[in-house]
Amino acid sequence: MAGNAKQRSANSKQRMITEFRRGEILNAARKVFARKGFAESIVDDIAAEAGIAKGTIYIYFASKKDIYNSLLHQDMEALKCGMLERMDAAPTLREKIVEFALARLENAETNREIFRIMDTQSAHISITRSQYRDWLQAPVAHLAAAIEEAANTGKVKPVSSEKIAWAVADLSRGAIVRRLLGSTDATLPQEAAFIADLVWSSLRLEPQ
Amino acid sequence: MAGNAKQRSANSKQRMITEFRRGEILNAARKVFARKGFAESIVDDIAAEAGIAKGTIYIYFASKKDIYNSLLHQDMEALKCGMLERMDAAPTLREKIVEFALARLENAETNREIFRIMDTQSAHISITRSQYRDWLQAPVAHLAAAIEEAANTGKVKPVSSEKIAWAVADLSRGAIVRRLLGSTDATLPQEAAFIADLVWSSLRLEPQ
Amino acid sequence: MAGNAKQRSANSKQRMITEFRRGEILNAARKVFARKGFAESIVDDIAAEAGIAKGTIYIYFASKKDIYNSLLHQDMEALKCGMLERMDAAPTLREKIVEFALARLENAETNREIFRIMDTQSAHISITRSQYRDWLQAPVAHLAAAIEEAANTGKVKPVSSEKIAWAVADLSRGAIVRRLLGSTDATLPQEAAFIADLVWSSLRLEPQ
Amino acid sequence: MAGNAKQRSANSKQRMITEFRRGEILNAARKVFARKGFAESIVDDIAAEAGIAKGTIYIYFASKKDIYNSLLHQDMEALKCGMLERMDAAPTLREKIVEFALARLENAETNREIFRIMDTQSAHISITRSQYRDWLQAPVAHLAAAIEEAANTGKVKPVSSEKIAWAVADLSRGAIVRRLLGSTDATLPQEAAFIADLVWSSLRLEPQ
DNA sequence: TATGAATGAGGATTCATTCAT
DNA sequence: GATGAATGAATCCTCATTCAT
Repeated sequence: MAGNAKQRSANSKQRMITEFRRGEILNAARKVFARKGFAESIVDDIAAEAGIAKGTIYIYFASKKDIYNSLLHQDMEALKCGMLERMDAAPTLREKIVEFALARLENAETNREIFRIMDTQSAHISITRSQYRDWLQAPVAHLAAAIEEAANTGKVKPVSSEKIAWAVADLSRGAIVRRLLGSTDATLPQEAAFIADLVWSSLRLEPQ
Repeated sequence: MAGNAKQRSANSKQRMITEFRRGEILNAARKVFARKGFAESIVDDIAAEAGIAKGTIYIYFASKKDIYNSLLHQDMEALKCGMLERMDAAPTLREKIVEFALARLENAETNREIFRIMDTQSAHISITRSQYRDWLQAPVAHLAAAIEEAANTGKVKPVSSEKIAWAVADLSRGAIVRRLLGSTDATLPQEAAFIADLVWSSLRLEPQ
Repeated sequence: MAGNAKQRSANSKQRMITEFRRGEILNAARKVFARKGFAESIVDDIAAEAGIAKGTIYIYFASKKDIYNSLLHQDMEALKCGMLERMDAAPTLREKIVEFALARLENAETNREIFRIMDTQSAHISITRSQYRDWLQAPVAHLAAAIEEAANTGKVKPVSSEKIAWAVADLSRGAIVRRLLGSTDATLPQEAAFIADLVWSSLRLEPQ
Repeated sequence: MAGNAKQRSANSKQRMITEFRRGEILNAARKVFARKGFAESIVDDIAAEAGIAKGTIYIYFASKKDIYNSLLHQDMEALKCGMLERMDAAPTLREKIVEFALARLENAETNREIFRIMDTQSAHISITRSQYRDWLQAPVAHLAAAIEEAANTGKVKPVSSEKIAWAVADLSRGAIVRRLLGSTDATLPQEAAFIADLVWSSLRLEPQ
């Protein structure tokens, strides 16, 4: 029993170490992949960036592609959760829209690498970019539901809520790309406000 | 003299054949690149797709990257010109917006390969995706100018014309991506109309 | 009969043209091979240098190696004949030695390309450099015979005539190489005189 | 501390293994290059000869040319040092000359491959064969200095010491080539003696 | 577990040679 | 005969993955 407990404890410690190592490798991989893309990134570079031997990587990941997929999955999940939480925390629809855009913008700003990988390189996970779309699906659906509700309660015009929600996503993505290229000097809240304003024009009830 | 004429004629014919071959290779390359992306595409596949020997490719292009760049340049140029022309042909601002979106949508629909390459793979021309943005720049600037003019003549609200123009571009791109993923069943004109409507809400003068 | 004559004449003219073309190609090849060596020389370069199309070369030569062999053979023959003639024209043994060295030196000086090819690249004709040695054999044997005769008639010491003759060849070759490398400023006759002097010390009868 | 020592020891062992592997590859390369020359030798052959995989070669050498250069440098250096040492060990000028020739002859005899490469293929290091000449320069200069000194102390005739020294080099090379072609049956010492005798005729003071 | 040397399949590019015009 | 476009075998080098230590 004591042995079992020790065992269990050892296992759990083991698992923690394993997770820690995977995280280190993923962090290294993120930098490298963002810098060079999937094909140009070589495993040696990731190992060097992580400060470990190349062989060690294959203890924690099955293949280079596996690293890539894990990384993408991890980062996409994190962003998705963040967006959902922030939208939930916002009281009004207007603010939910702003939060949607802002969450995405801030995430991309803070972690340009993630955006670069998610936006341009996801062709490597599967044939299509469907995975990339998949994770956006949840926040967008969440926003669409909020719009729907506002429409139902007569707070905004009855519109194609899903299409509007996707529009917010599209506009956010465009803003990020332009920021990454340096061709804008607006603040993040200004960008989000612009997006929300634009969409709001379509939603708000005609002034009597 | 006759000889000279013959020579000249031969040269011109030669040039045509050369252009034809380059075109064939480019067409084959477009399919392969769209299918697998730059890095995963191998020259043998392009040759096979074009129905010629691998060595032949190197008569017409200096390298794999050269094929890629040529292809991208050609297609981007074509799309740009098409968009500019269609906008010019449209009489009103509202219609210009619709034409902008429609031109892009139709082009992507007709030639999914091109869109895929231009949207996700242009990292190979230069370090950033700036080139990709570059060619969009022209149509967007064109649209922005039209908005500006409409604003100046009091036909629409005074707005940040460039931001609005980019919004149209962003919304168009989003619509295309969703169509390519099959997650929509709207017609092209419906998509364009939705985009134009959305943007127009922001532009139209408040109804008295 | 008249037809036959015409035929023969045509054939002979044909042969002349063929020989002329082969010569042109060989001249072009000499320049290219001397510049880059066999392996680095490409047939396109030879064709360009000769001002003809690549395909034309294969009408006159079976292969790149064939060009090389023909060139080597031609130039080696020419040098061999020149050396033999000049030795024959020299009245005394001393002068024959000088002529041997001088002929070789002058040939290499006038036509550095030939020397370079013959001396360093003949590995490509056959496995060994025996061919290269082969053509030297005749002049050396000729010189050896002259030494032998002088020894027999008591004009010089009785020596290993063949070894002495090869010594003259070796010294000549060394002088040429150093000249081509620019590490000497002696005139050709001075070089030849030095070689002859050196060898003559071994040959001349002891002063009473 | 123990760890440090272990580390250092491991490093030193590592370096030894690395040197060993490089040596193995160089030995394999020597055989292949001597057999076929630089251009005709293919990396697969070197790998096969060394009994390792092709990729392994690129762990120890940057390129095929790097292997070549390393090989040439190593062997040239070894021969040069050997010649200098043997000349230093010889007490008299006559014996120094013999040792110069003998060292070169024996080296070429023992290691025909090296000679072949150094003599005919060194064009690959740089444009000219100057490198090849360079390493000979040192032994020749050494011999020239010895001749000079003997002349100054009245032991031999005052002569162009450098030219005489190069003559010894030229004659040695010629002897080697002829031996490699099998066209001689003299022993090595006999060859060296012949060379020394020939040169000595020019150097020795006239018998009174 | 960690390491990094070894592997070898894979891919871009070159160029001698052929052949239809 | 002359041409030069087309061919594809040949070759260098890379790098993901394995495995002995």
